[in-house]
Amino acid sequence: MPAIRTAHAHIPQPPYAAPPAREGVEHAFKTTQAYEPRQKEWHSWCDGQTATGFAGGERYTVKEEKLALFLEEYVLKRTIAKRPASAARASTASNESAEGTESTASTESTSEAGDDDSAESTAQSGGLGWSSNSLYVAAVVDLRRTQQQRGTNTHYNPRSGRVQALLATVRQQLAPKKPHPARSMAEGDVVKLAQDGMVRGCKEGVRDRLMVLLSHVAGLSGTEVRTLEYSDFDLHADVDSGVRVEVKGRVVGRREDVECCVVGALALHLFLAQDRQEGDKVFGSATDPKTAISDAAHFHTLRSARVRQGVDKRELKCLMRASPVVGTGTERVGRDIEVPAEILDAVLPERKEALLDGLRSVLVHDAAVLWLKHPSHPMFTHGGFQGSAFEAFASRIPTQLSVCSAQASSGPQLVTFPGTSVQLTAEQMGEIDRAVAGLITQKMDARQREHDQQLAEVKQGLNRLQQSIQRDARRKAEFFLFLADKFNVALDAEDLDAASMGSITATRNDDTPDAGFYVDRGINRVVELWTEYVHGANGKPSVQSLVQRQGFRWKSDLDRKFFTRRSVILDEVERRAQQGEPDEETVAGKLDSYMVKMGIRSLSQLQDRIKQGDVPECLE
DNA sequence: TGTGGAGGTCTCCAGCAGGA
DNA sequence: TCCTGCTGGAGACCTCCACA
Repeated sequence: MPAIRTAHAHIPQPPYAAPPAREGVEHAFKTTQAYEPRQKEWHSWCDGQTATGFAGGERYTVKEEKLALFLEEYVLKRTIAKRPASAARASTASNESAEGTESTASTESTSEAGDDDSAESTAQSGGLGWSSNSLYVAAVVDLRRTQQQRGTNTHYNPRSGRVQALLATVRQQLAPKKPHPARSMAEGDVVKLAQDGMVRGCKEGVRDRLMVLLSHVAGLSGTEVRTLEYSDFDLHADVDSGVRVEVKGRVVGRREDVECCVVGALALHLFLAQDRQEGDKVFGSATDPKTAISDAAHFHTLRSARVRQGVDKRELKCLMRASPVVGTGTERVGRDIEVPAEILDAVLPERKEALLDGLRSVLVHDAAVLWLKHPSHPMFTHGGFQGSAFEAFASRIPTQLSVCSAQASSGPQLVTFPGTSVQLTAEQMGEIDRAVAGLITQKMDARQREHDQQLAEVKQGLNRLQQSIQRDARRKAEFFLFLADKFNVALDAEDLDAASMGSITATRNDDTPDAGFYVDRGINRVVELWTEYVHGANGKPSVQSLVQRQGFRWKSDLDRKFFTRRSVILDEVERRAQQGEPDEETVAGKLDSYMVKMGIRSLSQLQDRIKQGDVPECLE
């Protein structure tokens, strides 16, 4: 019969002694050879620590928080030791080979670009690769197994929580990715990415925005975009078509939506990069790590969203190789409003490189539109964008665009700024100013409302978090009472207190799943299902606490399957609670009422309806 | 109609082999 | 000796199908 013990009270601590590197766990020679030095490094590192938990008999004890600290403070910071010159040469050759493969491959994903960046920077700084980092974890986990066999470690497998999160981050940054098949992105994704470029509020964001748009409008791969040179671009500006850019034989025009206009994005990038010394390369060196198209996280977010919409994950692994989905048939000619010369001179006082010089008007026009939406973008700290003339010009843009749009739909497509071809009276100018003032007030009100709403959401979230923490502490104590009862072990008040503080541990092998059904088959109401999930039922611990504690190992195969099905309903309850409902219990009650109203006789039927999206968002 | 079995896919981990 | 990459196994999840 396994016994429940507390880490602080019931385990007899052996006299302190540095344990032998290997004991109890047999491995192949190569494995031992790999583990031993890392376990010695663990011991040395532990010796150098002075914090609580690194003294006496617990000095070398492997547990999650110590392993996370070891990774953060030692492994991830260490450099490659005594690397032979020949190995370094081989590594370099390997990297070059990988780059060659990438450049010849027909596909490129942005996530690859991001990973390449991290890997390269790590290599440059001499850090370890993913395999070596994970080997440290494997070695320390192996040490914990040895300690368990010696009876000096009762902690759960440290590969969880913080360590798992840390490893996932490192893996994402360092693990090499295989090339993926080509796939086109939907326009909605491109628009999101382009908008994201401005939201990031940096030069790189503006650059990435242009690269994304170029890739999709001109049908270029990531590599092709990266290696573009100024000579690849040609400007076309004529009375009928307005400013257009030709790149690699494809002509790209202006777009109504400034956020997705390649010509404007090009102007902005050239403006921000005008001081860069990169020769003829528009985006710098092709292998420059700074030329990542975008942060991988942004793409992963999009990818997850698309997967939820039913798109095949494998199809989405590559997002950057694209056919021209943006721009075709959606361009509007003659959209530009003439920019006053004084603003042009303030923004670009000198004659610049021919391409940028030809895009001066486009630059100021699009900057004015974007300034209204992203006023805090560092780009607008440039002196040329700070004068009253620019602000006045930007403020009139929305009204002028609507004038242009109305006239374009009924009359000639070319409309220019007032004072040239369109003569406005003082009264009309006054109307415009009033309209602008109203628009600005509206925008500020909207922002204030948005801010208030966000604040309310944050407060609500904090309240929920607080309640959740309190519930978790209660459930923990309930869980240990349950275990104590199950294994007939007496727990004193100190144990219970320790349980609620998370310091109690059991000596049962945590890899052993508990036998029997935990999930009650007889439940036929959402409220009961939710109660069983968060509070437990029939004297059993809450399902949620077991899942959080042990993942899915606690369940039998049948329980796992059953719970997976029921989790459709539980997920729905949580989702609805996060979207404005007071709490999960209320949602569960509403779902029960809905079942009665619709004549749904079982939870299985309800989960099918949820999966099919048949349950209305608003329930009474 | 509800449930369990079977099989497929994906991800992560542990262990090992091999290059320099 | 140091490090990296590969491979098999296990866990988790999903879908389809058969059966009570």
